[in-house]
Amino acid sequence: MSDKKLLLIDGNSLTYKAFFALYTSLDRFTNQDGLHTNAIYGFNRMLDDILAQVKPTAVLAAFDAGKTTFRTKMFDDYKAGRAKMPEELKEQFPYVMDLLHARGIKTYELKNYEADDIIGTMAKKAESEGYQVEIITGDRDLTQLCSEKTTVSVSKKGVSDIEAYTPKYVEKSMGIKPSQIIDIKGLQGDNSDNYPGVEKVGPKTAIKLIKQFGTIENLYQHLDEVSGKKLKEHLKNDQDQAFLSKKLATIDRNTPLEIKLSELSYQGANQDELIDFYKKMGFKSFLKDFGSDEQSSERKLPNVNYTILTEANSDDLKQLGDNLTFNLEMLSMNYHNAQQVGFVIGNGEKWFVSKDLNLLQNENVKNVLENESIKKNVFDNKSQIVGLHRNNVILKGVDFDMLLVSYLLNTLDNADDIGEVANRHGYDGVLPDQDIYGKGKSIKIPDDKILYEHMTRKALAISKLKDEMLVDLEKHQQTDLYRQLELPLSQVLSEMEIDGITVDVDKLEELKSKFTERVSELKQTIYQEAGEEFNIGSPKQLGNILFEKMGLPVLKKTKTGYSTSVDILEKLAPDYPIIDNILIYRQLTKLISTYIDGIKGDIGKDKKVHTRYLQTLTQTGRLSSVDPNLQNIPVRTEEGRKIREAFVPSHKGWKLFSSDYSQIELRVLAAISGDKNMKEAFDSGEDIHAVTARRIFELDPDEKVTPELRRQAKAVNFGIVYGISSYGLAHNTGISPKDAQKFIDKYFKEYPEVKKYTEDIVEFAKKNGYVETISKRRRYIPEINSKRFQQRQFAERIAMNSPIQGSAADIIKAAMIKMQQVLKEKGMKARMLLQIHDELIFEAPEAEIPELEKLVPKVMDSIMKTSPLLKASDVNFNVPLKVESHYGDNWYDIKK
DNA sequence: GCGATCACG
DNA sequence: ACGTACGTGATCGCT
Repeated sequence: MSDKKLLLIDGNSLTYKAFFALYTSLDRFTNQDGLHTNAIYGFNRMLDDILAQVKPTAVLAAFDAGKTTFRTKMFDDYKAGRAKMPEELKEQFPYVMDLLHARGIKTYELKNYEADDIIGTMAKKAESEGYQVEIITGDRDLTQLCSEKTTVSVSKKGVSDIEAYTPKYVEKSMGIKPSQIIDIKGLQGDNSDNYPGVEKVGPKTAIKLIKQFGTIENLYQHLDEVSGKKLKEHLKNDQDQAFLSKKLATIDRNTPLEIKLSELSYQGANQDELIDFYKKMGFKSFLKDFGSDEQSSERKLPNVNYTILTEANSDDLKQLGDNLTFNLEMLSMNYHNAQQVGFVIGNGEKWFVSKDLNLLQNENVKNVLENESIKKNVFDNKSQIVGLHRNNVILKGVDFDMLLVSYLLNTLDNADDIGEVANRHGYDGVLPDQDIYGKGKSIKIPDDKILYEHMTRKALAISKLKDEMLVDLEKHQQTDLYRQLELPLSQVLSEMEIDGITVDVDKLEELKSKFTERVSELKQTIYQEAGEEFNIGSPKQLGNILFEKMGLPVLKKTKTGYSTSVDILEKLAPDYPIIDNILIYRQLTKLISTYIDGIKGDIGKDKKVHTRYLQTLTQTGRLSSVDPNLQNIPVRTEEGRKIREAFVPSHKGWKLFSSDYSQIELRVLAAISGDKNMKEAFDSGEDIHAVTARRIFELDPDEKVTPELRRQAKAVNFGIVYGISSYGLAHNTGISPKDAQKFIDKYFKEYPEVKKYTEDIVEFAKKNGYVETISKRRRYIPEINSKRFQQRQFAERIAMNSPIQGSAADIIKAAMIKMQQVLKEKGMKARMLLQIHDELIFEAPEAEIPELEKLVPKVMDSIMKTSPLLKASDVNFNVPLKVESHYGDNWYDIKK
């Protein structure tokens, strides 16, 4: 076999394929100049795969030259009626060519010809000169070129999903020779190229006929031998079209190419040019693929000097001044139990490092860390407080938390890694932890020198970025939000996490055995009803049993198969007894695995769970809770709610106490929209959903609001908060989209300023690219100006919802800070343990309950007036906040 | 590692 | 003409 190998690339069709394969990510793929890059990116990925597989000695990429070709001369409507190429794709073609050139690949286009013809001609030449030829395309038309020496690879759906056509493959899959593909196309025509073929002849008939007669020419010579009267008639009528279509389908293999095979030899990419190109396109992942030596030799990490801290030299810490950077190095994310590797402390010039955690007990070290008036810069204050608390050090005087500031500047910069965050702020002097420690099972601490340098560089990054990030914060008018809310909150959260909440394991076990017993009964019943045993927890197997074996009607499908989600199954429940059992089975296994076994795994020796509140994750400003998540403990069903019995006070004679804001989000909406009617409803203290029902259903004053009407009004209220759409409301409430639209229209008529708010906030977002809460917390919404309808709609809902959800988050955060302060001032024993978005949970001695019942609601409902930050807001918040409180011996008993 | 499902506000 | 409500986390099965 020859060692000369020519790769021919169908540039047009592959660019098309790449564009649509990554179409859903269109808006994420833009470079710094606003150029869309999804097709360029996808094309390059394909190129990587192809070059690695084929290992060609020569390469050519062919492109179409323009709209008119010799085919349009033969047939006016050739490719007419084709959807216009999207502008976002068109703009990428010149860059795809640049990319090819940088990769050392020639591109070629020829007037009056299509890329296919260039490829066909070049393949023929190459074959005659003893080349092995490989064609890569997104277009099946080219398969006619495959031969003993030429393989045609057609890229299918994705970027790497390829089907290789050889003569054998064509024979096997279609039963014909490659040269007969044009005859097939002549008979069946081609919709996308807009030529007709013979009426009523599709792929099946065409293949049958060509198998029988070999070619179109021969077919028409023996037309009387064709079986089927109708078919014969159609063939006769469309004879001219059939011959024309065959001609159109035939690739011209003798085009006047001005380019020679000898010019196509492939030597690999021009590295510098390619790196520049990747940078211009913002292709970080491809830059990385250049291999670590490329990257690290290119990226000059700063030289750092450090001193290894000892008892003997610890006195020198006193000379560092009062603006220090500190970092306690940990190996994993959960700082409650992470292995601590060492720590670094310094002032931006002089650095001390240590692997010896005992040195944290050293008087000089401790004095610095616990001294409030020595300012400290850190990355993730909460993790540092908790980590040091494990070493009996109380960290004080933190001034700059790089993670918090980064999050406030842009919620998307939420990485938990100094290197990554520094990178996003334009500083590349430190590598991500993963590059130093590795990941997964192979995680390990490197040699001292590498470790110490890395630790020092991390601290250096923090101290280098401090000033400019604080300036940016000020530009956003977010300094108060940072200093008065988020930074103090990180302290409060650390205290709540360190306290933890006590879990009664025996109670969990008791529930588990109850649930398990019912589960095994249900399992047997379900198997009987299904007539066989299967894994009920597998949506795939369950779908097969229900919808194929038992023949239940399919109401909805997912990407991967049948949907078996609750709302779908509930619709089927009345007719099939198996459904109810499956739903109960699901519920109970969920309770066991997530809330019993799951929580059990998080309980420590102190019989407590210590969640971590993620303060820099959500896009709205809410907290989230992990390891375990204590913000989604079941409550809606009685059985699930029983889980709450296992959450108990940590001392005998203590109680759990809870206060929650009632309808805080709607109150926020009333305040920021300034809607008179909605405010009035809250001022009067009436039930907001009932008031809304009265209004949108035009009830008489003496008419009663039925539970059904209230339920519907409540759904509309929710919908408004979520950024309403009639389809969404209809889907969620079971009413028709038409009725939903009517309700929304009426709602906006009754609450006109709410309507105005939704319009204004979307306009604000379009103009500025972000929205803000009452405390100037910001969420960027780049998709708001997307050309894609669906994305834009989603962005508009986000624009409406985020200021509402986010302002509610601001309010409860302020209340938490105040609450913790008040408890301390009063010297109370009560401890704030949990926050669940609109609710705070405490534990306290029974004797303190009466005081809490007054104190907590007072702090929470007056927070708009007592918090300097909230008071300073542009929004005049003249809507009352309402708080309800309960207490009990465990979390379950905290209810009316 | 990802999609489906289901737990919460 | 498009096809959803907003914000989260944990577990499971499957590739």
